Amino acid sequence: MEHFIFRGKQVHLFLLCWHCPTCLWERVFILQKRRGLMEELQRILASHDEFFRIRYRKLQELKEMGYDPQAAHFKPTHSSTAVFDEAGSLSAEELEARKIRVAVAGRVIAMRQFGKASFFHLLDGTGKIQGFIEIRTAGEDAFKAFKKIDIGDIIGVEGYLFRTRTGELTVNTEHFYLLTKSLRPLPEKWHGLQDVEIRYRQRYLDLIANPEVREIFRKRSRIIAYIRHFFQDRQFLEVDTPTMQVIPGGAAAKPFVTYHNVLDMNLYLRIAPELYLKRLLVGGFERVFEIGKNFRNEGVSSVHNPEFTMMEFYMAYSDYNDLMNMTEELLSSLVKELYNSYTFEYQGIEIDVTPPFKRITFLESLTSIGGVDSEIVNSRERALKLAREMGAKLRDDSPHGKVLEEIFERTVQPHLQNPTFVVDFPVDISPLAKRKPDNPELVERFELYLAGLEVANAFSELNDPIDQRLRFEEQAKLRSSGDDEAHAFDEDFITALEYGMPPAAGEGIGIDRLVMILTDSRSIREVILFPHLRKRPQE
RNA sequence: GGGCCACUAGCUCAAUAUGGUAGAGCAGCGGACUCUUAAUCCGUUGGUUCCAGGUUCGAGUCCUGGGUGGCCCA
Repeated sequence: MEHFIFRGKQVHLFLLCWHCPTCLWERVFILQKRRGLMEELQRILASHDEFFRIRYRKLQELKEMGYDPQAAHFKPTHSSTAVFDEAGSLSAEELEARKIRVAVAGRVIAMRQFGKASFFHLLDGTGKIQGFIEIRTAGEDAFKAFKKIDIGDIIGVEGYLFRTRTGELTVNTEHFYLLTKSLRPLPEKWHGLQDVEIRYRQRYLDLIANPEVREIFRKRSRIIAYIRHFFQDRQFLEVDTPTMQVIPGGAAAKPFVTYHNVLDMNLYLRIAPELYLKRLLVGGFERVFEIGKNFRNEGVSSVHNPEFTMMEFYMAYSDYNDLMNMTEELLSSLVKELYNSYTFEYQGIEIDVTPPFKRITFLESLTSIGGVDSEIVNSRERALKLAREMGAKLRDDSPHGKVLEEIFERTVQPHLQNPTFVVDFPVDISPLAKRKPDNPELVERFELYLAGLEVANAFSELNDPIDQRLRFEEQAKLRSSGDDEAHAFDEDFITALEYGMPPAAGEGIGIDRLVMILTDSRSIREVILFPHLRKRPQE
């Protein structure tokens, strides 16, 4: 129940709360008349949220007092940490003598008001700093206007630095500027935001309320930067290959499908960049790497997100042993960079990445770590029976290696806390890897496990086009019998190999899982800014 | 896919092992207050108890179905 009256250039708006006719909202509301006003009013009225309306009214009142965020031009001279860098060591007396003037901007995240003075904290991209405003310094008008500032507003403050009686470096406000009005209340101040669903769906609130979350994503950025520099320093070329592919290859996984209108064809979001990176080896780029998104049409869990960030690199004239050494160097130096130590804790378990890492063959790990009888390992039928008893969903024609892989995941993997290279995998689950010269049933491949998670997968690359065709044919058989994770047949890739690919080794590193481990995060969703969730039920 | 748990004010949580008027703190609003930092003090607003059914004189609570999220298993 509401109406408004135009009076000159102003609109007087009368509002009554929908629920209680006597509520406080029965008052005059004054706005500048301008184009689009009616729409704006209707929008505001449609939202009868009390916080929103009160804050919107304060915004109008601030505009009338000359604090228009749309007109504000404010350039901070200092970030909050820059203020501490410059003046953090100065005493109260020194600050008083030097009258250091600063301009800082940030979101008001706490406010303690008195009759004629207020303390507040501003949060900016680097941290927070306390501000102070009093009538004596800022003047009566400014102080009156400041009373209409809410927690959540973004303001700019000009003033000089001083120390409070408790010793906190603080900006004494001479002028302030309203830069953005927050029309919704921020999460509560000292419990922070706990609701996991809101934390993920409205990550910006999480980032405002929970400083440790900011730290995770800063660390993620540092990790990626470190990896990038590591490879650039070693003469690797950073490249971008297609994320939309005609034949999704390079891994065993179900792809997402999309459709290109003009070309009238289905395209798949890539499950791996591998086959394109190897084409670059054929083309003569001998060291390449790519950091980017892969997409796999699988379930979500604490260690799976449908889109995830992968780092893949390929190095000509090297094999999987070279890559193990390189991976050791990368991981141990990265941990050293982050923790200033080769050890760190993940979920209460101490992990030691001092090189060299433990190495164990895939088959040996099943017996010595997994405790599986070697006769079972060697018999596909007996292994299949065991795997199914452990709950694996396997087809009757599942290859021996696939069966053993399922057993491995359940019996061996959880024990691999300290970094461990599991080496020499069965050929039937490695269609792109080079066979071992002394045992053609195995390939030169390793996976690196850390904190019980697979973080890297690498092999000496198969560069024999004849063998590659046979492998693809094997996969095609599986595919035609219903295994939709079997590798697709890629004739064009074989053509590339037929021109000759130098001997090379390649590796993929799961960035999200690595970040998860290095930030002591329990779930992969903690290290992905906007993890995929089910769509919200209709509102 | 299966099991368990959660969902109550903007936020964080209460609400008799056993159905009986839905509360607190913070935030908000009004007032006092010039060194606070969870400021304090006085007053006060705010609810589709996730949704839909059912049982009952009466449901936040019990039952059935559904939704979203979390954990575990697969």
